Amino acid sequence: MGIKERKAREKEQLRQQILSAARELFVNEGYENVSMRKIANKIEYSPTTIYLYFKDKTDLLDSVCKETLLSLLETLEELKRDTTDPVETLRKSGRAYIEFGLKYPQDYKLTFVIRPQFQKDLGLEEGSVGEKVFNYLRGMVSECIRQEIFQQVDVETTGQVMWSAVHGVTLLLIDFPDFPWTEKDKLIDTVIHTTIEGLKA
Amino acid sequence: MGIKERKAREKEQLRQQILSAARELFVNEGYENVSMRKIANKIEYSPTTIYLYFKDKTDLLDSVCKETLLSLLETLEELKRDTTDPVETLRKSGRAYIEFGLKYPQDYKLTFVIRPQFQKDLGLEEGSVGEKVFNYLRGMVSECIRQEIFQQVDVETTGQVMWSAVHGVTLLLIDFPDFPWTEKDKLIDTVIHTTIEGLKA
DNA sequence: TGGTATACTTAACAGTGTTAAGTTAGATAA
DNA sequence: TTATCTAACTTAACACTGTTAAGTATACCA
Repeated sequence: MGIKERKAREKEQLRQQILSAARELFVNEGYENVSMRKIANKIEYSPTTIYLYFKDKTDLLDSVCKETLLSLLETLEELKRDTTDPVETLRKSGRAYIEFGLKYPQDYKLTFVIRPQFQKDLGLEEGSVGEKVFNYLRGMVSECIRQEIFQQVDVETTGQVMWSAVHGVTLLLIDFPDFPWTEKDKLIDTVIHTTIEGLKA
Repeated sequence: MGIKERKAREKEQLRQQILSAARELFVNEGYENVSMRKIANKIEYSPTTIYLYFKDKTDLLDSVCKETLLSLLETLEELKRDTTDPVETLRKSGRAYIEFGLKYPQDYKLTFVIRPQFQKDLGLEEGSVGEKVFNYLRGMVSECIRQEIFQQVDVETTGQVMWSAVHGVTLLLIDFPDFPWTEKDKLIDTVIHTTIEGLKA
C-alpha cells in the first residue's frame, strides 16, 4: 500500500515547490508585484492549481512567513549555544536579529509589517514559532536581570525595549536604503550598545 | 481680471478635494485596497480626472505623506518653543513623535513604511518637509552633545539611534495591538529613558 | 459669431485575485 | 478486462485594477 504514501509525498513536494517559488518571487519582486499567474508560470502549472494547496494569496504569504520565523529561531538558538555571558549573548542576538532582517528584507517586512496588516492573527499563539522567538528573548533578558546586570527589573518591559530598538533600526535600514546613514555596522553596534547601557543605568 | 484667479482657486480646491478623499480612503482601507475609481467615486468625478491633478497613484500617496510630515513637523516645533532644557526637549519630542504615530497610525505607516515600498525617492531633498523634520532632530541632539550631556559625540549616529528607538516602538504598538505589551505609557517612557541614558553613558 | 484652449469623460488595454465548471489520467471494484 | 469513480489539474470567465488615447462640451477670447 505504498501508493498512497507516494502520492502524499508528491503532493507535499508540489506544495514545497509552490512555496519556494512564492518566496523567491516575493523576496525579489515584492509581495504586491507578484501575481498568482507569475508563481504558476514559474512552477509550470496553471494558476488555479495553487488554490488546491493554499487558500489564497495571503495564506501563501502566511506560510512563507512561518518558514522565515523558523529560520530566524534556528539562527538564534545556534548562537546561544556558543556563549555564556548573558550580556554578550544579548548583544550577539541583537546583531543576529538585525542582520537576519537585512539579509532577507522582504521576508522581514512580510513577517513583521505587511502580514499584521492583512492578518489580524498575531502568529504568537501557544506553541507557534513566533512565541518561541519571543520566549528566546525573554530568556536572555531575565538572565541579565537575575545576575543584576540590568537595573530595570521588569522582564517584559525590558524585552520589549530591546525589541523596539532592533526592530526600529532594521526597518529603517530596509525602508530607506538611500538615506545617508552612518556606516551601517557602526549604527547597528551603537543602537545595541546604547540600549544595553541604558538598561544597565 | 479676477477670472483667472477664480479658476486657479477652483482648480486648487479640486486638488485638495482629491487629496483628502485619497487620505481618508488610504487610511481607512489601506493604500493597496483603494482604487483610483473609488477615489473618483467619492469626489463624484471620472477616474481620469485625477490624472489631471496627480501624475499617478504614487504621486497621490506622495502628496498625502507630505501633508502628514508637515503636520508632524508643526506638532514638534510647537513643543520646542515651550522648553529650554535640551534633554527634556528630546524626551518630550520623542514622546510627541510616538504619540503622533499612534494617533494617526495609518498615516504614519503610509509615510514611513508603505511609501518607501512604492516610491524609491526619499523625499528628503533640500527644502523638503522630510528634511526639516530630520533637521529638527539633528538640532536637538547636537544641543545635547554641545552641552556635553551625551558621551556619544557623533550627531548623525546619535540622531539615528534615537530615531530607531522611537520608530521601532511606534511600529510595534501599531502593528501588534493585541500583543501583551507592558502598560503602553510605561513602555514608551522606558524606551525613551533607556535610549537617553544609554547615550549619556 | 467663430475659433481655441481648458476641463472633463468615454472607452479601451493589459493586467489582477479568485471561482465554477470541465477534463484527464490513474486507482479501484465488478 | 472493463466500467466507474476520484483526485489532480486546466479552461474560461467574472469583476476588478492602474493607466492612456481619443473624444466632447463648455467657457473664454478675438
